Amino acid sequence: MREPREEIVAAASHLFARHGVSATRMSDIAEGAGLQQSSIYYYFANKEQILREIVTTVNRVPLAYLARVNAEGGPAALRLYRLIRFDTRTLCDFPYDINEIHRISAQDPDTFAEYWTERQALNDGVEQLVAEGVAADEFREVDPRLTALTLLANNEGVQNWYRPVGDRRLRGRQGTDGPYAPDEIARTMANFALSSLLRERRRLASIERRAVEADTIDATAD
Amino acid sequence: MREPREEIVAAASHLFARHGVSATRMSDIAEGAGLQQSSIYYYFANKEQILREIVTTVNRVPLAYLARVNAEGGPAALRLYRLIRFDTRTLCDFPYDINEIHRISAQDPDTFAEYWTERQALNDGVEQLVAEGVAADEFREVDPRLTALTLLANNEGVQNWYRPVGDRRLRGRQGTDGPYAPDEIARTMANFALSSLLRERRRLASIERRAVEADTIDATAD
DNA sequence: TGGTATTTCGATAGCAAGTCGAAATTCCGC
DNA sequence: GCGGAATTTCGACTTGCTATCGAAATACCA
Repeated sequence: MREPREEIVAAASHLFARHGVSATRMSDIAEGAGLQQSSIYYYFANKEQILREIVTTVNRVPLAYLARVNAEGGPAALRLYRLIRFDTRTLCDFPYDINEIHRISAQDPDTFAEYWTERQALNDGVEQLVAEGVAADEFREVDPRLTALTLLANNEGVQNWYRPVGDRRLRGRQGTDGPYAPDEIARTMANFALSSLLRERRRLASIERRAVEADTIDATAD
Repeated sequence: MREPREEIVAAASHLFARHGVSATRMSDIAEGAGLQQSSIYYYFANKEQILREIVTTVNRVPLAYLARVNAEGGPAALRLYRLIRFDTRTLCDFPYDINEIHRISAQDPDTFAEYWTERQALNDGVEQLVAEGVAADEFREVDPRLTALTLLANNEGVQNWYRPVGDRRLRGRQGTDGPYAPDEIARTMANFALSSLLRERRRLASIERRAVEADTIDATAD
């Protein structure tokens, strides 16, 4: 038997993912953790604190990936492609509603300070990447700041239609439920972005090849 | 004095826009409408029904614009540019949190059936436009369905960082609050998308010119 | 083993949603 | 303008959930 604290977080994670944060009652979490409702409060002051524990680290995954990609080097275009692909793929598989998390955490910036700091760092990293690309004449002249905001928002936007709500997924088109796989979506997003940003679009094919190569090798190496 | 029903909707609109739906109490709405809390229920069974009244028509604005743009004709690229610009601009100025509305309405698809139907129509319209562009060799070969989903989600994603929460807007970058005007963002989004989709990117400049022209004339004509 | 600190619990206060019957008001035929 | 019916409004109440609190149970340790 794990620590009760962990049980609570585990139960809450599951329920938040399945039903959303606001639709999850403290008593549901308690039940899942094998405790009485009031016992939860011994460990957490409220639901936000549980959510905080779950999401503070969320941004670290793409942040760590970005650091690795930057360490591995290569042109900005390649690094950005890889980051977008990775981030979108992560978001497709992400069990929580990132927009709900955004909303809740925006209402309570103190509790979620760490979340926002790291989110900001990710944004800065993307901005940096775009700026590098522009400086190196790989990308056409765009506003790195606005582009970075847009790119991340685009990735998060995928959840709006891709993420299952309750048990069913929102339709891509009436009836025909999207047969899209996360990586297919992720590559489309990255392709879409780079196709727009690159000065010489014919470079895209080789970038895609190198990206797939790099990340396949990683996966095997890990 | 307006009808109480209208007072309720007006008060709720204001409060939903300012504080979000979930943070708005029925008693707040009642107060705003000059009624007692329980009197609201004479007109609406619950908060969702009020929200429904407010949002059922939101998709009609871009849908009507799309119809007009299609009627006015021109290449698919131009029409798509205009639609994205219009939709993004609308969303920037849109007082509600579109993502919260999505979430609530996805939980209760029956109440919001009309909303989803029209949302679907908008999606179909974009898909159609993309398909036309591909068929006419204006666009490179993309999956129209996936592209349409992505384009709309991108537009909605703008709200994630642009929309004020409570009273303050989320930062674009620490401290320096985005000095971006809605139309600037809208043109960036449209430019970004078309720049990616167009086979011959040099067409973009003329498309932008024609779009600005068309929509300026409209505005004056109205 | 006994005493202290930690953990869990049941009872309950507080708050917002929603129900209900009754009071107040409006409407309308006369 | 009057009286009865329909509409509208209200206050009291029920319910469901969050969060608090003191006491009981349990774990820890000298």
